Amino acid sequence: MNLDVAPLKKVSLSKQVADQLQEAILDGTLKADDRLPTEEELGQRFQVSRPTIREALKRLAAKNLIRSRRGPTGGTFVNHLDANELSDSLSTASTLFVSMNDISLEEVSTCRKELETLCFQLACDHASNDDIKNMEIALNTQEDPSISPEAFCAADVQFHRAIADATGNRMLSFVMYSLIEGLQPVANMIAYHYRAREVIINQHQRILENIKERDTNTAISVLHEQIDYLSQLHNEAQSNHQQKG
Amino acid sequence: MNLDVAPLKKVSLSKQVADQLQEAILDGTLKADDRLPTEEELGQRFQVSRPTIREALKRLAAKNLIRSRRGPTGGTFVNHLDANELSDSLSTASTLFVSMNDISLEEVSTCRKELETLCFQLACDHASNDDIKNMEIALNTQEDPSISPEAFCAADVQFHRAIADATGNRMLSFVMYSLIEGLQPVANMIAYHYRAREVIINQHQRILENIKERDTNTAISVLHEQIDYLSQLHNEAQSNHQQKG
DNA sequence: TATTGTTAATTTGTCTTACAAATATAACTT
DNA sequence: AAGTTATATTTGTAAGACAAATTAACAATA
Repeated sequence: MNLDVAPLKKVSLSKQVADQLQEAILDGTLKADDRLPTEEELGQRFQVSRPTIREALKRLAAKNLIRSRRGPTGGTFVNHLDANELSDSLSTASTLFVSMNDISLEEVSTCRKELETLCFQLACDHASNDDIKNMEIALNTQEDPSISPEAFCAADVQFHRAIADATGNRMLSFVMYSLIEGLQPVANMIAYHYRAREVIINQHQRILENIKERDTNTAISVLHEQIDYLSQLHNEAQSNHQQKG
Repeated sequence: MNLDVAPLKKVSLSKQVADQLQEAILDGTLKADDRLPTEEELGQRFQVSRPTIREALKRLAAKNLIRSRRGPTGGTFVNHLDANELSDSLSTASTLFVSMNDISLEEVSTCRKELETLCFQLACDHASNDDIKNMEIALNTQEDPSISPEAFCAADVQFHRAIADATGNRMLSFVMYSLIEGLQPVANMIAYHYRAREVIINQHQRILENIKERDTNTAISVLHEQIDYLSQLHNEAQSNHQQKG
């Protein structure tokens, strides 16, 4: 007799409640902006205590699936789950992946060259006027000399996202977001170097110009120039760090 | 006077605690398998009650950053955060993105053709013997006639992941995971069709053979054949659904 | 009539207290 | 040596109480 056994595992009540509510969101039973029953009612329906419901709701909140507000018109609501809402999950996952698995910048750069090359090709073909405007907005923000380092990073991410969006394929945009988010530590490094900022801004200006003119090959070669520049910058920073260390 | 104001926002104590603990994980203060102080101690350190700590910990658990166990050697531990651990976050995000934004199979298929074509090129160049073995294991699982639909889906995902891993670039693998996870609903559809299973298995066998022989172009054309087959299958299922509906 | 101020009701957020469940280890028994 | 039991510890769940935030309704005032 061949008896396959799996390890027994008791799942906590709060996780079971969270999983069921998540399934209701996934299968469309609960829609964006729907209001969930009060914590008291949920406790009665699931036959568990209110703190258990609260713990379940915190699980969902951590995944950005829901939000809560106090007051007579308050309650717990299902979030809109477009790419912006989901980007926090992506950001966390990507950042953790890169930092806790010692992913080198070279590995990220190689991946980036492959995927962003593809994005640039599609963006040159498909970019609408709105897409171009979004790139311009991000670039204008980056060009502001009084911008804080944090805002410079955010604008950098926004510029690359705008290009991903210009591919016209939402799934591809979404997948690219996790790559772009994984670059945050690098963007952080740039933001504090004013000379590096100038170089990046200049490259983004040229990229935008080439996308407007639908000149794919030149846009891609500027991209590669930027990726190599970042690698070099990072290597120099590492050397300086070792000399000081 | 030009007065820029941002909406005031009070962040709940449980979120503040969770954010601080997450930052400690991200900045390396807390490492994989580290044991956090007990809930009682955390409450004393953060000067909040134990239920507030528990709510914060549920936020982290939902992101797979920690796990808990009862008993004298139990406690709360930081998870290893390799791609497998992070794939749950990715899976949720991708599935939600696809289902709640009405992403069509065509959009997913177009994206998949572009990205998996790239993966196949790199995998044919870089696949090691271990990589090939992982593909074989996944395919062997899929070929088992007694396999449950759920396990067939899991093996399907595993096969595609093995190919992504064979590219030799961990960042690319990671990014591909979110695409592969977004295909889950489609894989679910296949798993209940025994004839479709045979077709998929045959295609995977041919793909594996071509990767072993480093024949990139043929592997890619089989991939495209599979993607088109899935689209056709999905369209037929939609037509049947409309006639019944 | 329009604006400002006050009050009441509602829901989530936090806290205190108590006990249960799971778990590993030490001690005891066979 | 193997099996059983008791113990201590930590997380999991529950009950009860009160605070904070918020909106709607109502009152007062210009």
